Parts: sequence; structure tokens; C-alpha cells
Amino acid sequence: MPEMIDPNDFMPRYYQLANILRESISNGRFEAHQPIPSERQLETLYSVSRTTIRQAIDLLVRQGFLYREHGRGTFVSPQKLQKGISELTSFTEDMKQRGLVPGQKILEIGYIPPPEKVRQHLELPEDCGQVLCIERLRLGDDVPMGLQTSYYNLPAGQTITREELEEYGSIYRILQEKFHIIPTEADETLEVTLATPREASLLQIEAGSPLLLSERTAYSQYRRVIEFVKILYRGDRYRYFAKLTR
Amino acid sequence: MPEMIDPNDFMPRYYQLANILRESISNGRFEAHQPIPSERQLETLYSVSRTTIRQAIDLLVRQGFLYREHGRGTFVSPQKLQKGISELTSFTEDMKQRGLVPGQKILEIGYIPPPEKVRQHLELPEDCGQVLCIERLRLGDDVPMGLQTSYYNLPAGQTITREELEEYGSIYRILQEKFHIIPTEADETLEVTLATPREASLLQIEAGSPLLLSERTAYSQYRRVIEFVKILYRGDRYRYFAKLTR
DNA sequence: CAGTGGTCTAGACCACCGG
DNA sequence: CGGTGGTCTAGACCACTGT
Repeated sequence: MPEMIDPNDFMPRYYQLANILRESISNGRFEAHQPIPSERQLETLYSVSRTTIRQAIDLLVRQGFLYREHGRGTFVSPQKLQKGISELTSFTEDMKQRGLVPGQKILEIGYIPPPEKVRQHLELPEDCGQVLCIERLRLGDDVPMGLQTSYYNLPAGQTITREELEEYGSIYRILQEKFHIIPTEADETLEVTLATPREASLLQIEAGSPLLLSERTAYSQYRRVIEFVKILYRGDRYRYFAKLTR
Repeated sequence: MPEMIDPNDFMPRYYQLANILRESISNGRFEAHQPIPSERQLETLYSVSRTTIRQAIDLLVRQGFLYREHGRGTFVSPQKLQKGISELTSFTEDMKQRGLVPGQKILEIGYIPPPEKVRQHLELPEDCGQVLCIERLRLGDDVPMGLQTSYYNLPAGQTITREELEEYGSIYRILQEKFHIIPTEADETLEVTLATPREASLLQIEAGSPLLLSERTAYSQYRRVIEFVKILYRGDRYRYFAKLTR
């Protein structure tokens, strides 16, 4: 019954195993708070060494699917701990995870000389040229959720058009599929602010309503800054989740 | 010049090595964006196997001190990525990390029947008794930063007194030193809210000012819920940091 | 006590990067 | 090509848990 590991697959074995185990958890084949087979058992079950087993389990523990207890075993995390958070997601993915249909209304798209703060976050020199700036109203189930302004320093000669953005829906998808740039890490800050009249009218709330301001600098797999994004979320519709460890 | 690893130390070798490397980074012995010695070099430098080396480096990569590039080497992260975030910290530790002197004014401490929401977060049955509730005004450099209400379901017969709390300053310290309970994991949500007149007067702001509301459920090393904490941060003084990965 | 996860070793081969 | 990190093996001993 357990799916097997293909040694010739391009994916590493520990990764294949992690997928198999994660699948067993989602299927309910392994139940919450119940132990999964011990590492020695998995060794013979899947014919891989214990190191590989542990690498797979490490991954799932970090993702919140499993937890270990020394001398007892490895157990399945209860439901609410299974949603991996503190993950770098695009607005689009974020909405999907929340069970909402993501949407957008493009307000602006074009090249501008970056404001000082943006320039610093993008790690650009003072005499840098213009950067791509996109302002969008973001929707969840067709209702305004936030106002997003993002800045990109794309490779020379490359750009993103309004048509592409409308077609793909998500910048992260374009970056990945068109430029092979994968956002892998980001620093984010969250704070509270109040809506200006313009922000309020776009978000369909009253001026002075509280907003959650997120500012994020994202880095590619090559450790280069790829974007600086500012999102103003409606205070009454958005809640931020994080999973903390020590 | 490198500090050595003591095989007889109670700390695992990979952990000792991680400390040595982290120290070298803070000292500036290793500089930002410069490579650290390769894994094979570290193997002979510290007389431990490559597996152990990699375990140490893995730790520092997860903590944001180092990054790897396949085929090139392992490098020191730039300053701003060195502050490990998304870590579970008490208010006290949080303030220290921000360079402020933590303080508190205890408003209430005593046993109450938990409100429904609190009871659910603490995973207690409907007919549970009373739980310990502590309300404190939290200060940073003697200035009000937030209003904290925390709930605990302590082991039978155990409790925390006002005197202990004033002496230790931090609940996490009491939990650790008195009860040997270590908070190791937590789920947190952040949202925006507006100050009620009472909250405003305690925080010395105007009623209706925006606040950042954090709600956190923390788990012990035994995977038991140990606390549910609600903190209302002053919107003008507090900013939340997170480091995201994918 | 036997079984669990935690740490560790000394190898090996691979994919990737630079000169 | 040689050097780097990425993956993997087949062992070993330890600390901890339960019965």
C-alpha cells in the first residue's frame, strides 16, 4: 500500500519519501496524535537508509506535519498545526489558502524613478534608472481585501506588460515561468496605519479606518532582491497568521 | 584561533560548532557575503565528520546567518538577514532584542473561569475549573508599549504569585526555572483593532487609536498548550518582523 | 529490558561552478 | 578539471521512554 520510492527519479529520495508521508497524513491513513512507523521500520519499508528517513521527517517536522518525542516516536500533528505558515506566498496563493478566489484590478503599471525608501530596499545605487511599479487593488471573492504597490528591478531588457499580468494573475507565476526567478526568502514587517481618503475610497471603507500595512522585500534563489511590495490590508477583513518556533 | 569542540561536553558537537561559527560571524571574523571554510576544510579543522558539519551549517542557515550556493560555497548573510525572526519570544526577550529595557505593571492576577474563546484555545473541557489570568501593562524603556492579558492552565497545585512575577519579570522565565516547562512552539495571529476608552487610558493614547492585536497560543516541549496570550500593541510604537521562506 | 529518536562516523557518488 | 555543496549508505553508540 505505500507508494514506493524510485531511485532513478530526478527528485531526491528524502523528498519523495516526504511527499509519500505527507500524502498519508492528508489521506488520514495516519491519524492525528498517532505514531507513524518508527525510523527503523521505515528503513526496511522503503529500502533507504536511516539518514534519508530522518531527512524526510525533518522536513515534515519543520513544515508542521509531524512532531517527535524522544524515546516515544514520531507523531502526526493535529489539524490546526498542519497549515504551514510563515511561508513566503504571493497574494494569490494566500487567498487560495484562505479559501477565497483571488482577483485584481490593475490601477497603474509603468516605469518610475523609485522613491528613496524603495531604492534602498531594492539595493540599487543612487543613480539607478527607473523601476517597474505596479499598483493593484487586490480582491478576495470579488471584495476588496488590500491595496498593493510593488516594485521590481527586472533583468535588463525584460519587462512585464499589463496584458501578461492580466493573463497570469500573479506576478510570482510570471517571475517563475517567464524569467525562471523563484522567490525563496523574504523579510516582512507588519504595522498599523490609517486609511487616507484615496486608499479608503479604493478599498470601499471610510477614511481613517485602520489598516494593516505589510512591507516585504523578497529575494530570489540567487540571493538577489527581486521585489519590494507594500500591501495595505483592510483591518476588518484581514488577519495574519504565523507559526513560531524556538 | 578557532575555539575547539569538546567531545565530552554535554552539548552535541554540531551545536557547539554552530555556536563557534555564529560567534565568528558576530565577531566579524567572517564577513558578509564572504565564504566560510568549505565543509571538507571544517571537517579537518574541527575533527568532526561532514554530517556533523552540515548539521551545524543547516542550523545557521535556518537561523539566517549563512546561505549556501551549490558548487560555490557557504556564505555569510548580510547584516539585516542575521536577526532571526519568526522565533517564539516572550515580551521581555522581544524588547531586549529591540534594544529597549522591558518593564511591566501588573494590573490583575488571579483565578477566573475562562471565557469561552480562551477555554477553547487552552483545549480545556467545558466543565473545567478556573484558570490563572494575568493582566499587565508592558513597557519598553518605561513607556507603555502594549496591554497583555495571558491565561495559564498550570499543573495541579502549582501557581504563580504576584511576588514571583515581580521578581522574575518574565513568565517564560518562571515556567522554565520553576516548572521546567519550555515554550517551544506557538501559533500567532495578528490583526488591527481600535482602542476602547479603558485600553486607551492605560496605553496613554486617545480612544479609537489603532492597535495591533496579537493572539498567541503557545505549546510546551510536551506538546501541551501552556498559555493563551492577547497583546494589544500601540500602533504608533510597535512593528512586527517576520522572515519568510519557501 | 527492548524500542524509540538523537548524534555521529567514514566513507561514496552526484550535480554544479569556476578557471 | 578540481573544488564546492547535495544526497546517500551502513553501520555505531547514546539518552530517553515504556513495561
